[in-house]
Amino acid sequence: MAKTRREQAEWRREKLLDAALDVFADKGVDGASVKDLAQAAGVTPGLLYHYFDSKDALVHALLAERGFLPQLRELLALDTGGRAAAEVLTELLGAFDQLLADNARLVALFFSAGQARTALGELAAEGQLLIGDFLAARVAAGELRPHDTRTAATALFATVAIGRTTGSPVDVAGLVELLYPIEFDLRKK
Amino acid sequence: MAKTRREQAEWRREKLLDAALDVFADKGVDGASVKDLAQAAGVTPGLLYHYFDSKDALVHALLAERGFLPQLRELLALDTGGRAAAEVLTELLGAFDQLLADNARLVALFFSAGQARTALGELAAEGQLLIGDFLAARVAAGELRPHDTRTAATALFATVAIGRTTGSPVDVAGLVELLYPIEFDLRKK
Amino acid sequence: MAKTRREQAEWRREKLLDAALDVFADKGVDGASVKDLAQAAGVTPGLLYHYFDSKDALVHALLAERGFLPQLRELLALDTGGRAAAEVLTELLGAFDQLLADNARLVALFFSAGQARTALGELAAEGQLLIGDFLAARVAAGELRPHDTRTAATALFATVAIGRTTGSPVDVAGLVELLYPIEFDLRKK
Amino acid sequence: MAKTRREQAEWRREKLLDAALDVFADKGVDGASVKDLAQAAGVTPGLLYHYFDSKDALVHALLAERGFLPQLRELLALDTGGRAAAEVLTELLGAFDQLLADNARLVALFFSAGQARTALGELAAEGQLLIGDFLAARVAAGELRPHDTRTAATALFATVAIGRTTGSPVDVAGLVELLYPIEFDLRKK
DNA sequence: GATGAATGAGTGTTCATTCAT
DNA sequence: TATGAATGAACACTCATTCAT
Repeated sequence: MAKTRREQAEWRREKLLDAALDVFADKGVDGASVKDLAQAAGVTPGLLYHYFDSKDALVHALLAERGFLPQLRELLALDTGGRAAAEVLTELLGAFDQLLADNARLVALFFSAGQARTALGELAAEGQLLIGDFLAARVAAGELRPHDTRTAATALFATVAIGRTTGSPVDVAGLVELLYPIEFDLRKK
Repeated sequence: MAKTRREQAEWRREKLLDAALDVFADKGVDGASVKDLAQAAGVTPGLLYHYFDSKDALVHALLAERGFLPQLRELLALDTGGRAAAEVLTELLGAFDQLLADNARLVALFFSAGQARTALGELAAEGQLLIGDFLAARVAAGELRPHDTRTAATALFATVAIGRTTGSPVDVAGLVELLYPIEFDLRKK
Repeated sequence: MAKTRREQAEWRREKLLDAALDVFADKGVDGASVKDLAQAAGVTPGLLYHYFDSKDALVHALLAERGFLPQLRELLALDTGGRAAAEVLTELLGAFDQLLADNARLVALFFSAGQARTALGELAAEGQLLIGDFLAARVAAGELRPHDTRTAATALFATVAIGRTTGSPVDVAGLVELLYPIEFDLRKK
Repeated sequence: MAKTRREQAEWRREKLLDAALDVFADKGVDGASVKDLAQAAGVTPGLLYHYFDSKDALVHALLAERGFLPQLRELLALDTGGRAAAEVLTELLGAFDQLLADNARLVALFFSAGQARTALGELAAEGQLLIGDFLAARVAAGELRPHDTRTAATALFATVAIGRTTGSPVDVAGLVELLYPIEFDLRKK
């Protein structure tokens, strides 16, 4: 079970990130001291600086390496060819909702750190854009009735996000049915 | 223009609150030092403690005295008797949107302060509940088609809130039309 | 019941001293803020400076005007001509003990304030000297057996003082009997 | 002369305690700022908090690690079997007196810190009790004349303590002779 | 006399960061 | 790699004192 130096170092780094995520979610980024972070990882404060240049760098690493934004982008970029819009939307929003649920602590961090908040904002914009494009394509294809697809995208995205972050998650299928009652009904049959 | 001592004191207090709102919105609650706050108000740090028991108490005072929650409650509690649902909804969400726009700095504070965040969460829950009740009543009255009013309320509330806080406000009328296309069309005629 | 200005001022001053004695005894001189003192006297901090030049001056005034040192000096200076040494001693120490009991808060102040502690030390020296002189005179007169009157004075003074300040007062008559068993017995007959 | 890191740390801690004892004795606990303490130890204020949780904790450490109370307890608990009461008393009080002399700065601290004062009070009670027991045993054994041993214990203890703390130490042998002239004389022969 | 707004220097304490070991 | 001693600058907060009203 001997670990190579490199493995050991990688393991330490991961442990520091894990611990930091916990502590940040609990106390907020400003509220957590480097000492807190080191203690939670079972390490001395000095060592933290071997792995990260600064506390700030740790936050960035957390966002970059533990962030679910890449996954979300992947999700939104999926080829949906041939499948019903209602089905795709339900699946997509469900996956988004699940992603938020799985990364609750990271989302908490997003709210406490200024820089992270910015990142979240960008993601939201991107997500709404992609969903909007998807909807517009389906309208163009005649599958969905003509409507303000941009607003619809915002509504879908926002509702799932707010539902999850306020602790009372929304029923995704119900949400899609709400906006697209006819399309949804077809699918049920 | 002579001010009495009392007036001068009241003015100082207001100035401190104003300055604090600016600084908090800019740097966040944790990021703003008492020195920052005092400087922004053109005052020594010590004086801040003549008017407020602590930095925390200042945040509370800001929420209590500058908060728009009472206005929002008032808004939601309005009697809507006799008017069309689509009209009421559009007006209500528009007012909510405007409230968020007018209190942008305070909303920023809501995101940076733990305690404020809690207050915001409670408000969101309350708002969604009230809108949901309104919708349910209109469904019962036969004005709106039967649908999941709770989810609809969340969608309406969330969409406006996210739209405003991410800096790309939503078209409220469009949003209502999106959820209630038939009812909205009737109104346009 | 109208008070003249002068009476009113005098009354305020006394009230300030009284309140200060209470607060100092409770929190110590360093631990009591001017605000505390003013509040306890039902007055604003600013007014305190009309009556006393500084917080320090208040402490000095307390020592000078409420101090029991003059009374103690008076006590020790009493003419004891003709009365039995044991009787005089018992009475004297009893009065000293009573003085300490009556001025418990002031004694507490003596322990908390550096300057006051010095004053107490001087008093102790003075008291022991006077008692020593008294004892020496009685030895010279043949009433008391030859002994180290200085040490005896210290013992008498110290025992009463410690007994009172530690909260377990000593039996003064018993103390005199302890040091002067023969003389005391004579007196009892 | 190379010191290991650990030794250096231990040395620093001791130096901080030493310096604190000096400064506290000089200015009192309240009168000494953390900055004063750090400067006296040739250190930055922050470092003090590496070794002690708070200023208060430093006072406690001083009492616990530099306190002479354990030594005093040891002294009083000594087996005195077979030796003359006057001899034991003289030795005991002499040792007590010496202890106070050796720990003058700590005794000064006892007078300035509320918590320390309490500890001192308890010690005094304990000391008087033990001396009282010793005297009572000797009375029972017929070595000392029947007398109020409790008062005698207080007198002995108080006289040495006051003598030393007021800066005019008492002659311990003279004190014992004063209370027990006959027993003392026997011993001299 | 009396107020309390205002100050400036100070308090104890925290903390991100560095670096000799 | 890993430690933890050490720093310096900041922090929230207190307080004796002054003075215009």
